[in-house]
Amino acid sequence: MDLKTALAEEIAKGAGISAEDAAEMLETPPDPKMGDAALPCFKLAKTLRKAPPAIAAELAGKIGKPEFISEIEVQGGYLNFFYDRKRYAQDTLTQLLAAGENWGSSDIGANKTIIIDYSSVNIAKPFHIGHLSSTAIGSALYKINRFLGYHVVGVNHLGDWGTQFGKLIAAYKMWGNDDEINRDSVAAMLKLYVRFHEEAEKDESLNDLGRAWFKKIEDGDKEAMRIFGWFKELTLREAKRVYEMLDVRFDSYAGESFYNDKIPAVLDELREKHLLVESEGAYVVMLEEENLPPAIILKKDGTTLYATRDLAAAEYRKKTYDFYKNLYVVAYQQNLHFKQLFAVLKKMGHDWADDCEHVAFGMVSLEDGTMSTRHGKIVLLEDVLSRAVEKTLSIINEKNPQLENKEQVAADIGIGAVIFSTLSQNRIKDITFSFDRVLNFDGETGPYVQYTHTRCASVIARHEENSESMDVSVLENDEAFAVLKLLSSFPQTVLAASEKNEPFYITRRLVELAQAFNKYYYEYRIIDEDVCATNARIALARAVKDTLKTGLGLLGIKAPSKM
RNA sequence: GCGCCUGUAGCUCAGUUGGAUAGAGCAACGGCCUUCUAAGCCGUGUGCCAGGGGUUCGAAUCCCUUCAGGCGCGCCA
Repeated sequence: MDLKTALAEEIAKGAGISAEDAAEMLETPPDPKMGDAALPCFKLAKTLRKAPPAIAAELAGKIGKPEFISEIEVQGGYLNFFYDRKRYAQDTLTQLLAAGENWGSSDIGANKTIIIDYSSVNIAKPFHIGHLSSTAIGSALYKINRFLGYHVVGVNHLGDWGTQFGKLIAAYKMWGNDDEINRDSVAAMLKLYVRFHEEAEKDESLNDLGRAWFKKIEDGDKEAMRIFGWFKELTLREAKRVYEMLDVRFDSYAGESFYNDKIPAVLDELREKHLLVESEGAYVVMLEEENLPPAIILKKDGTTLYATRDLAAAEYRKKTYDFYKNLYVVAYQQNLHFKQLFAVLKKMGHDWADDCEHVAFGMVSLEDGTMSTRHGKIVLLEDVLSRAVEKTLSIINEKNPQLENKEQVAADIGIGAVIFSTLSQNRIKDITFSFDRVLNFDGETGPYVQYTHTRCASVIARHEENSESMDVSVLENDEAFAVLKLLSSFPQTVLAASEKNEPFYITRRLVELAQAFNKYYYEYRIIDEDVCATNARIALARAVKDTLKTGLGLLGIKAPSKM
C-alpha cells in the first residue's frame, strides 16, 4: 500500500468519511515547503457547517499521527502532512532496489491484448518526418503496454492498395529503369510517379492506362503482381532500415491489400443488417442518429474505399486477436473517418466498437509551409537521424574524444534526441519541424536525460561493493527527498501514459527526475569516507539510473553508460 | 455554412479529478570545473493564461459567447 492510501485511511477514520473520499480529496501542495500531501477542507465546510480553517484544526487533533507522518500543519483551510523522510527514503529505496529496471512494470494487462496500428508505411512513398509521430508514439505505446503486462500486437497497416499503384506500374513500363530502381528504390519510384502526373496533365489517356494496370493488380495478373511485389519489397526494405534505427518493431504487416478478399463478407453483413443503402449511385451507411455524415462504403463504380477496408480490418482483428483495446495511431485529419468507422461498427451490433480508439496527433509542417511528397517538399527522416548522429559525434569528439564505441554512442544519443523531441509534448499539438530545435541537446532533451543516466552510471562504477548497511538519514535533505518522491510515483506515470495513450507523460517525468537528480548531484558528494552514508547515496543513484533507463527504454531510447 | 481541435512568458511547451503566490526549457546576461562526466548547476527579467460573460468558497482548468489559427465535411487515403 502506498503512503497516500495509508494516509487517506487515517484521515477517513478521523473525519468520519470513507477512505475513497479521503483519497479523492488528497492532493499535492504546489510547494514542497507546504507539505507532502494536503487535505483541502473547503468541501467539508458545507456538511459540517463550519469554516474550513476550523475544520482543518479540528481534524488535526482527531487524526492520530501515523508513524510515517512527521508533522501535521494547519494552513488556512488546508491540512498539510509531512512525511517522515527517513522512513520514506528507506521504504522507497528498498522497493526500488528490489525492482531494479522493472520498477513501474505490472501485470494488470495479463491475458489482455492491445492492438496498436501505427506508422503505416505507404508503398513507393518516402519515409519523411511526417511519419515520425505515428511511428514514435505507436512504438512507445507498444513498449509501455507490454511493460504493463499486456499482450501487444503492433500492426503496420501498409498503404498498398489504390489506383496510384496502377499509375506507378504504367509509368515504370514506359520509362522505368531496373538498375535505377534497384539502386534508388523509393526515390526512383517517386520520380516515376511525379513524371506520370506531369505527363498525364498533357495526355489524359495515361490515366486510363493507370486504371488498366490497377485492374490487373486486382485481377492478380502475373506481371502486375511481380512488379508491384518488387516495389513493395524495396519500400519495406528502406522502411525497415529506419525502423531498425528507431528500435521499432511490428508483429504484422497486414495492410490494405491484405483485407481485400475479406471485403465481400463485410458487404454481405451490412446488407443483411439492412445498413447499406443506395445514395446518389453509391452505397452508404447512414449515420444521422449519430449526427455524422454518411459513410461511403461502395463507390458509384462498385469499387471499395479506405473505410470499407478498415471495417474488414477491424472485424479481422477482433476475430483473430480478440482485442481488449484496438488503437489507431493516426493524425487528427482522420478524426471524422474514425468516428464514422466506429459508428458503423456499433450499428452492426459490435459492442467492441467501444474498445476501438483513435489515438490522434497533430500535424507536422515545415517552417515554410506544409509538406508535399509530390512536389518534393519533404524532409526525409533518415536525413534528420543522420544529421543528429553526425552532430552528436562531433560533440563527442570535442568533449570526450577518448570514448570507446563512439559511433554506437553517437547513434544512441542522436537518434534518441529525435525521438525524445517528438515525444515531449501533448500528442494533439501541431509541430513545426525545425532542425535547430531537434538538434538542440541542452535543457529538456533526450541527451540531457541520457547524460544524467551516465552520471549515475559513472559514480556507481567508482564505488566499490561492500557489505556495510545504508545510512538513509543522509537522504533527508530537500534535494534527495525530491528525487525520491519522483522515483516513487514513476509507476503511476507509466499507468497514466497507458490509460491516456500519452507517452509524453513519461518524457516529462524523466526530465523532472533528471533535473532533481542533477540538482542533488551538484549539492552533495556521493562517494566519501563514510561507508554507510555512501551506500545510501549510491543506492539513490542506482535507483535513478535504473528508472531513467527504464523510462527511456519505454520511449524507444537507449541509455548508454558513457557519453 | 456546419463539425472537431488549438490559443498560457520573445520562442517551444508543462500545468492530474477545479485548489494555496501560474511553472519549465530555449534565447539574453552574470556566476560555478586541481574533487564522483560543465551535454551540468546557480542567479537575473518576462505573463489582461486570446477577449467578454457566467457557475463556484475558489477557474488557465467547467458552461455560454466572440475572435484568431489548424483540420475535416459522399465517391482520395
